[in-house]
Amino acid sequence: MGLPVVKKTASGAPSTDEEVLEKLAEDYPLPAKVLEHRSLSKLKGTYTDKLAQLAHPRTGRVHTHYAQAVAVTGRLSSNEPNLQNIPIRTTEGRRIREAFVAPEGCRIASADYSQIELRIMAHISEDEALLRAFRENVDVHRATASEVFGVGLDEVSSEQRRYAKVINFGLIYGMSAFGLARNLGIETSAAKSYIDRYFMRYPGVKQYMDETRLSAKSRGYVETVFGRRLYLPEINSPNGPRRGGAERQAINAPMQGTAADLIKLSMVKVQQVLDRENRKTKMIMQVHDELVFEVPEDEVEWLTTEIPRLMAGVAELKVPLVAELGVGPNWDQAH
DNA sequence: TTTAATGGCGCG
DNA sequence: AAAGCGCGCCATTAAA
Repeated sequence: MGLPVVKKTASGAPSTDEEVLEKLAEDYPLPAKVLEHRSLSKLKGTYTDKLAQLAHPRTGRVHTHYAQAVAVTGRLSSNEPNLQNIPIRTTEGRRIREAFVAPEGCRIASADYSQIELRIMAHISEDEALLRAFRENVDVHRATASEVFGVGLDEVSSEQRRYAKVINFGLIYGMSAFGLARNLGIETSAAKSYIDRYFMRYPGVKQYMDETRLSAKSRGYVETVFGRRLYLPEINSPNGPRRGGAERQAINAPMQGTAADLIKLSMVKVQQVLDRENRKTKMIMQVHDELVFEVPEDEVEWLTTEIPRLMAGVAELKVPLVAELGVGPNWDQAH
């Protein structure tokens, strides 16, 4: 007999996704081997083999294409090759990222916004506790854990911080108690009590969520801080799942979209300054909350202070914007 | 042979 | 019924 069916796909077939195989690996030897093969063949097929094929015959480089009108939230998307999904989360994957190297005499610099979507949530919701956390520049997941679990900032355990991080990201995506429970491997009732406690401590966030849904239902769209709209024709659908999907988009799009607006402003500003000062530094990639540069050695010092300042200064929100920059011989080490 | 759908998974 | 947002792209299978 075959292995147990843990869950089904949309079409009714037994699912073999990572979550399922992890579960089956507790009782059988094969699933772990399948997962190992999957992860390695993913790296080989999508990156190692593919990027080599796509290197330009004359420049020897990969040249992505950015689409400006694909993602509904206002993000760019990247294709042929997609340079916005280069691995970073695993040791093996990072070896792909190491292959993005600076030429002789140059370094790779990476500048990324810190917690940009949560900062935007603080700005839009004007929640007092969240505003305070960012104004005092504390570790926001630690601060959330402290509030939700009722312990001092110094007493937050690593597990409590991990839970808080999942809660914070989940909120940005409109996650339910069911989803939180599945993610943390806890009872739905426990997840619900965490969410209830979160909203007790961050009532402004709760109010933002409720008002955004209501406003989307009456106006038919949501918008970013800078006024980019996302129309949501299914926000009043009688079909529950469709309506639910639109409601989650309504929650998420203002934050993801405002972040997209901000980094676009940064790209324009940074290039203006590079041009005006006749810098040799090249802005070579954008990865949603990150800008990547190829920098001559003698411009590294200037760039290290100036780029984060420019990125932080593109807008005045109710919390500070923070950008951090790293430098290295390759993209992995620049992080 | 080409195109489309599916399941899965890489990133923010 | 579904349960977490936004993408691009791989291998496999089915349909045109």
